[in-house]
Amino acid sequence: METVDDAAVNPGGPAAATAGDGRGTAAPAPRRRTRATASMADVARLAGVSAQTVSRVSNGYPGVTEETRRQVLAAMKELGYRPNSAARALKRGEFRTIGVITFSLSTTGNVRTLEAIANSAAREGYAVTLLPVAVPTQDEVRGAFTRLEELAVDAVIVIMEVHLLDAATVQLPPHVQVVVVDSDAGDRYTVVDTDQHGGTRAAVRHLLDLGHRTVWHLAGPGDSFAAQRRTDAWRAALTEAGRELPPLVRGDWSAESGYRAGLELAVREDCTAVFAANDQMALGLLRALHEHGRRVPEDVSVVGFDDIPEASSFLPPLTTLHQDFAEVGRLCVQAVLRKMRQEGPERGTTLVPARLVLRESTAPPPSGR
Amino acid sequence: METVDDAAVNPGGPAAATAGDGRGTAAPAPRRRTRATASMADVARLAGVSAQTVSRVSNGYPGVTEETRRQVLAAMKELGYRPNSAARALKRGEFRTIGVITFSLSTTGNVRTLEAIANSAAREGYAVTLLPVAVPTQDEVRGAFTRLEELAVDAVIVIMEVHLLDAATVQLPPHVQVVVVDSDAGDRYTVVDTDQHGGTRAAVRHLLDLGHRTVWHLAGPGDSFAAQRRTDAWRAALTEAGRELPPLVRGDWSAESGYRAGLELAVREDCTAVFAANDQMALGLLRALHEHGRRVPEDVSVVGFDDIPEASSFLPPLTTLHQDFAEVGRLCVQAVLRKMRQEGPERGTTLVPARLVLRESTAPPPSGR
DNA sequence: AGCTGTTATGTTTACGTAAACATCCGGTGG
DNA sequence: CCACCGGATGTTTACGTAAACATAACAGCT
Repeated sequence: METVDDAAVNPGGPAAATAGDGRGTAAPAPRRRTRATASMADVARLAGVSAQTVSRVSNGYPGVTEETRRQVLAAMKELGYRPNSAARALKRGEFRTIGVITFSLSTTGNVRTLEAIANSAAREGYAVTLLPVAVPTQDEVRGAFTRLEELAVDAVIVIMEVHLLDAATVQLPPHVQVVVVDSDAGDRYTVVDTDQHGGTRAAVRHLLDLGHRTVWHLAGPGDSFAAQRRTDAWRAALTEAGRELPPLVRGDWSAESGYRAGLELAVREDCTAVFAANDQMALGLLRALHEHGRRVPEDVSVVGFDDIPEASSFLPPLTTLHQDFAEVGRLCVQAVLRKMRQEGPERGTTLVPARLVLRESTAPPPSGR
Repeated sequence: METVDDAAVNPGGPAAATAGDGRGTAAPAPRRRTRATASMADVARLAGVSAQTVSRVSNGYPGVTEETRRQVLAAMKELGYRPNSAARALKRGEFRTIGVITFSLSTTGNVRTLEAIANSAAREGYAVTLLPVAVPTQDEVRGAFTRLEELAVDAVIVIMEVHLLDAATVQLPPHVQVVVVDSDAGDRYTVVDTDQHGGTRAAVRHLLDLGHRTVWHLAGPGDSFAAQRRTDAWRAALTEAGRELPPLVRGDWSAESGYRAGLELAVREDCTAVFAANDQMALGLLRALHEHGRRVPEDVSVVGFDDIPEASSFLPPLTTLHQDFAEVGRLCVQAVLRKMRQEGPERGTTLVPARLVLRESTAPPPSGR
């Protein structure tokens, strides 16, 4: 068992580690440790070739005999050589790293998108660096010159409305490509997002088709563009269908806020259908309705947005709009890579459709109301 | 509006670029385009000092006149200078970056921990790179030498049981410090974790104190050490109290699995108290119990683990163990930095207590049973 | 044989930074 | 008045890599 672990942590073999470790202090000659890593020069020396040839092998370039390649690979293995990515980045002028900026990881959507981005990026040979934004006490010293924007990234994906980004006093380095999620800034940036509009329309249509006279809306916070877009689309869909526009009820994405909003809605007898801007708020709404004895879906129908994994376990299982975060993340990476290679357009919006998942939280209104 | 955005994207302002441009092209030598970013040499030239002095200012080193410093800072600003982190990393031999390895971001705990790590790291001047593990199709070419382990990180925090890490064939570079979450490998690694044992004991005690004869356990997947530890602690607490040990019911962390397990438990009349290994499974359990007409907490008491934000909006609001993920993340970063500075011990486990949050899902058993 | 083109390999150089060392300066104490 | 000190600044060098250029070896052709 421990052999496996040793191997994972120190592929170079246990011998080296032990020697340098505790016993090292006992040794008389304190030559300042074995060099941490072997360089190309070391490999070249051992293999009897030039450093450049090692470089070629390392990068899989052509023009190396199979024979030579084998020798170099053997030398690499023996020395436990691994390329120094700092030197590589310096030479190539790129880091092979994408930065992801987001305010918090507290919303499902952000997290799922981030995960998809990380996976897609890895597949393309890129790493992902997380850039937490607006740490309040950044006046830590570290020299009077603390701009944390010496980011080791080639491109940035922003998972937040760009206006928030501006407000967060984040200074993006020039010449860094940007792709944005959750924004309408398609005229200024490259934007990838879920089709909030289409999804919302599907939700509203579904409820109206069931016979509901109109649909109430439990909106997300005003500073989220996704929330704003869903609200707009809800309004448009109702208006288009010639239905009455109920007053807007607003939450902050949290289940708790959904509960508070739900307390208001629960007492309105004329409220038979609610479209919640996300599943968490729908959860809180369900609780409020339940506490007030309004049954879902018999008395009130509820539709959410996101299709979080838990949605199918709500009481009752929630009808909601499934967002394909994986696809959004994938497209973000593709777009940003394309921009880096100057292949793609500078701006424009790509939308990923949302899919309505029917579960048990919707039904026709009571007595055909 | 666009001024704001311009500023964010190109903090140097347009003037600098124009100036550097015009003069450059006016010179007879047609050097290929203006360099994307200004280097120390450029700043030094403009400020009329040596590059070394720029370096000193940039790093906040002493030995620079206030006068000179001002000049250098002005030149930096004019050129929109920002340090090249690749060069810096190469020179210093460190990246100021911590890698975080985790299987997926689908569990609340991992995500919250990651977020805390990112914030703590940022506060210490470190960036966080996400390392997705075991991308199946990594046989993409990129040379025969595709080891993705040329990681640009100084240290690694592993959010998974180390055995899984081994299985994932991740080869950590030597000389990279490691801190592990969710493991019992304190004898081989530095481990930081929530006090699963103490938390579980508190949950079981709470239920027994309410008068329940014994406590059932809805366990997490066997390959999670956190799950395993909670199960062990549950067993220990019951044994210690001299109570009967009900059969174990197992889920996979998901609400859906909690629901399935709940279907079994719901039909057992003798089951009056359940300790679920996480809140999501508790949610599914609540649904199953509800569907079978077993009221919570009147007929069955339920305790969860994690205290996800939604827990207070469950039906009924869930009594659960609050995990201080922020603290876990903070301690991880501290530990890993200490190890890098060779200040801390090589191994050992640090536990962060969990706190029982009482809500409405627990009550004495029906008819004092 | 002599030339040309191709392939394999080596040499030089530069990427931007910061440690180590060198220099310059004004001031202080003998 | 000079030797010396210490603070401010400049110069040299190396970090590890890979592009650009240089060379060598050899095959194919006239």
